[in-house]
Amino acid sequence: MALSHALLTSLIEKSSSGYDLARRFDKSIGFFWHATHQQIYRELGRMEAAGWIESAIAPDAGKTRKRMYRVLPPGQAELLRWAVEPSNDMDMRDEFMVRLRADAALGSLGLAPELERRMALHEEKLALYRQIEQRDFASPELSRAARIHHMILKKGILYEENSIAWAREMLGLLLKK
Amino acid sequence: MALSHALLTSLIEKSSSGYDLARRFDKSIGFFWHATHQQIYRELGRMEAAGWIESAIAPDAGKTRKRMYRVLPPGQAELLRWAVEPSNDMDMRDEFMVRLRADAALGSLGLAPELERRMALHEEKLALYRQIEQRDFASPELSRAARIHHMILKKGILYEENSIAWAREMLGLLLKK
DNA sequence: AAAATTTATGCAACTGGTTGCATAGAGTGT
DNA sequence: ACACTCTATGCAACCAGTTGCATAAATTTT
Repeated sequence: MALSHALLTSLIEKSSSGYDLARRFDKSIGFFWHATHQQIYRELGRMEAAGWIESAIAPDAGKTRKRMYRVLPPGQAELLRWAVEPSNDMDMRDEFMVRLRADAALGSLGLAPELERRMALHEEKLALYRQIEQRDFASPELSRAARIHHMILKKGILYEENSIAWAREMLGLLLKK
Repeated sequence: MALSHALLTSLIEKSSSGYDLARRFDKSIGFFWHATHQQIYRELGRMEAAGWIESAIAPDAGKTRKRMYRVLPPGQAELLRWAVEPSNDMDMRDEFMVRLRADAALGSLGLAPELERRMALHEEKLALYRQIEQRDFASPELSRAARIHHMILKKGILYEENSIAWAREMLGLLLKK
């Protein structure tokens, strides 16, 4: 499973609470590995039981239950072990492709508006990614870590550009005649 | 859930046995919606219980248990109903991006060989897709259904081209210095 | 003729992911 | 003071997906 390893990576970058992890996931790693807060809390519990991480009441907890998690040496060792394993290929699950094929089999179903909606979402994401790129990676002198983060972001940018170009062509086909 | 709808689409295109569906999935729809034989048999069972499909002993079954499934009107109605719903965005789960980020956090872990392996897989898939494109979509006069199938394939082609270009740049960064 | 592979189906157990609900303090607006 | 939203955590039930195993006929290889 990769969720635990994604969380370890995130926690090595910066010790955090479950809530903060969930929010950071929505941005960085979450582009390539989505997780709900429920999954994250459960996984943190398992990882603590396994001795990979430890938690303490957060310094800024006040009267809340906020806990701060940090990675222990066995957690770092586990991440190192896992990182060089052969990785599963990316899943490619796109419901819309199934819908398109249904449209091909059953006759025109009016999928154009839905395609336009998705195109708009891709445009939005692309704009967001480019904004992050400007903000974080504009400097010509970047550390190795920053250059890797930049490449991960670029993968997202390429994907969105790709999706928009494809959607434009597909839309032409759906609207024709 | 989309698996049942992917199966309905596939069965509308051509009535088949579970086994044949599993093999066809590995090719066409499976590029965007993978499923194991186990999932497929279980889902066919559910769909038959729901009255969406019916099955009979296959004409070429001999002494085997081979069954042929075909879509019933309620199944087609369900597919029509589902096809125009707003669709979930594609999941983007790529373990390798998590590994890269671990490499950025922990220092160079030697991910280059793994990246090369993945690049080779993308090259293979691209070659396969292009071969299918030549075989099935070379004609300038294609039906609406064929043009949609072509666009779905093109999405795969774009994705693979994309992945290869990105991997080449990433490899440069991993190998540098 | 025996062995191995491919075709064809399915059960059972498990793990991962989603959804709905619940709690409760902190901060903001009216 | 009251309502509302945001921060922060978690239980329980459910659904989807994976893995290991098992069966058995048909076909191909040795």
